[in-house]
Amino acid sequence: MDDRKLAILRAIVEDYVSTNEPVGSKALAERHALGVSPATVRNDMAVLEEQGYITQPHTSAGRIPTDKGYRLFVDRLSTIKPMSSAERRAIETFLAGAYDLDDVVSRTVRLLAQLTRQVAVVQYPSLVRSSVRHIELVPMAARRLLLVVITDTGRVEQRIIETGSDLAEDSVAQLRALLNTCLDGRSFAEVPLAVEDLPERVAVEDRPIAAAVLSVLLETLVERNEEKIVFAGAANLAHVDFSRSLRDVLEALEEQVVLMRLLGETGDPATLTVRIGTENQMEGLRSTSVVATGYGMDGQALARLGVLGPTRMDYPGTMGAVRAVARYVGQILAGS
Amino acid sequence: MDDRKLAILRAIVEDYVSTNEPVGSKALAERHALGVSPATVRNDMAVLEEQGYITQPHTSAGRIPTDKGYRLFVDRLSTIKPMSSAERRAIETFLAGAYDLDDVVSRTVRLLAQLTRQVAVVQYPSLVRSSVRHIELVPMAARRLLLVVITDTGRVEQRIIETGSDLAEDSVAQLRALLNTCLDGRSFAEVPLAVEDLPERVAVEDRPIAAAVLSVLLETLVERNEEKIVFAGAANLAHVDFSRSLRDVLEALEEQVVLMRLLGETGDPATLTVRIGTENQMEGLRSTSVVATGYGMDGQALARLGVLGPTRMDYPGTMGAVRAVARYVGQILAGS
DNA sequence: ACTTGGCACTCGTAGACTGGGAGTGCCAGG
DNA sequence: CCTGGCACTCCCAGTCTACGAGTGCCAAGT
Repeated sequence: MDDRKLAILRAIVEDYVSTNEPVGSKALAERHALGVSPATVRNDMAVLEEQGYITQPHTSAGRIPTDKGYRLFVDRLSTIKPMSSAERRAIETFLAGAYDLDDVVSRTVRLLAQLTRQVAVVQYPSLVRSSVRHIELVPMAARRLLLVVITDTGRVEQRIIETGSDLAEDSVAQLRALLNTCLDGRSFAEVPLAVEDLPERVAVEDRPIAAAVLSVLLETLVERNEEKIVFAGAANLAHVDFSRSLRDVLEALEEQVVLMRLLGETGDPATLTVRIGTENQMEGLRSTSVVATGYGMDGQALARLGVLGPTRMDYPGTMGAVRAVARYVGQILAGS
Repeated sequence: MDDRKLAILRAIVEDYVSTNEPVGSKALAERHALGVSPATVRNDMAVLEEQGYITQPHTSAGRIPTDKGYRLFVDRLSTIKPMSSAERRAIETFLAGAYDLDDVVSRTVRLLAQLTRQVAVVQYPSLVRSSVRHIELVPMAARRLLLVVITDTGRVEQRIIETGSDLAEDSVAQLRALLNTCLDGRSFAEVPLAVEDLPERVAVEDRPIAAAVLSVLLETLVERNEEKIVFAGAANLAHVDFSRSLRDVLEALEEQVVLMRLLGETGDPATLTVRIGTENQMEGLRSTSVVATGYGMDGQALARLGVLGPTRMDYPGTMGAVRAVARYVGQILAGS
């Protein structure tokens, strides 16, 4: 693969991304100082098309990159664009104003949407890698308890428990104390083992209640449950010409499961990954790209965040924004 | 206002809503057994247009209702369409499966979006009318506390508190106990009074911490804070022809403040209200209508929910769905 | 062997024009 | 007050055309 051909591919991607119009040989030779004539460019473009990197919407129109072309561009022709120091400051101060985990996440997702002018998706920090900070049991009604689990990341999980029998104040208090001594500081992975013998340590008459609580607790913590995900910036989709598929994209965004796969469907959870067009398995997201990365405290990824946009997107800028936001969120979380 | 004219207006609204095409005199006279000729219908339509109830997109096209026309239709020409018993059962079972407040709200909003095929908006049950079920203080770091407030509606509020000085285990425990004895069962409105003398009841050295906690607590509970709102069904907008304004609508939906006003901008909070087109003050929502109602337990409204759609919407059906969902959510909440 | 200018060709787009048809307003007669 | 008739308006869809951007190919130049 020729150096000049690569330069031409890069130029095509850049021009097409910024103008949204198929780019022709003449305009290309003019705007980028390639040092060759349009005819030469045409020859190279013919080869690039042959190899599947670009295509023309109709005969006698300019070329646009294919998914394969974008892939090559991302892998070999572009570098992540770092944020300006002004932008970094803005990110930092905006995120620093958050006062709880919900707020951190909601600020993050809006920030990312605004920075990239695309749809941002943020996964809540995973429970799996968290540890228990505190467990609370609150009676809500005669036979109903509210279980609240507070994690070291500041996330608060809540569940209603239906106990088969009526509750005594004492039993609840005892159970709460027991749970906290057993579990305080334990990582969620350790929880099942730690509570194994717990039913045996309560009074016989309280065992059914203990069992009910434990079953809900394990379900909450261990089955990695819903892995909450939020998105923002859907309005940025309206600007793009998605023709018929806009509805599909919006529908996909409202499906938690799809969002999960969107962020997760990749190898290494920690590094910045880009999935382009048909590389996405999901029906309906075939004309979109996803730029995602892990984030977390102390270098270990707790969850992922990213943006979704048309394949025709500014990859270097988007990647820079995603990386920067992920870093700062990590810092904020570590500081909380 | 003639009876026949009203019948004609009703027919125009119904036909236009179902076909999305301007309705002409001939088609109208045929489809609805009005017992008069198209010419007569034309005369009446001319009057209706004169009075501002209908309009024609261009000369020599059929008529479409104006906002004023829809208003008359809603007020005097239509009755709320009750849900079928099958639908009611579906609503009930779908909502009954929820296992905590978050889940109730998220199920509700998705259900409502699906039933109406429009954008559904649901406000979390208001804190203002709730009362305190339990307060928890959890040390997160040397100088950082997590305050968790559990309400009788099952909602859990959390806030991080920066204390100026280091924390002793005992102080925290004492403060927690004190808070709970003071506040358990109190409605949020009573909280400020109940904690007034609280700083005087702790040891002198703990007073700064108590003050910090109290200030955050009051801020959380009393300033009615964010009044969380969620929406779903944005995909249903894609189907509608909003021409340029789709972006505006999506943007409005992502603004909590706008959503609040959308639901709240009305007189009686408990009853079903409809706001049509330009009756909405918000820029960008001039071509949408909002059907909203209060919901809550025991007949008192805790919050509001509703749907947003094009002015050209099936008002009777939408109103029926909103009313039904509000009722069932109220029941579920009361049962929790 | 590669580059370049020339040239014929393709094809999408925009504008002009047209006929048909749906719908209207008005009027005169029942 | 209703009705049928009639002329009129104007949107819409289709056709046609001219234009121009862009291409592929070829033959000549370096």
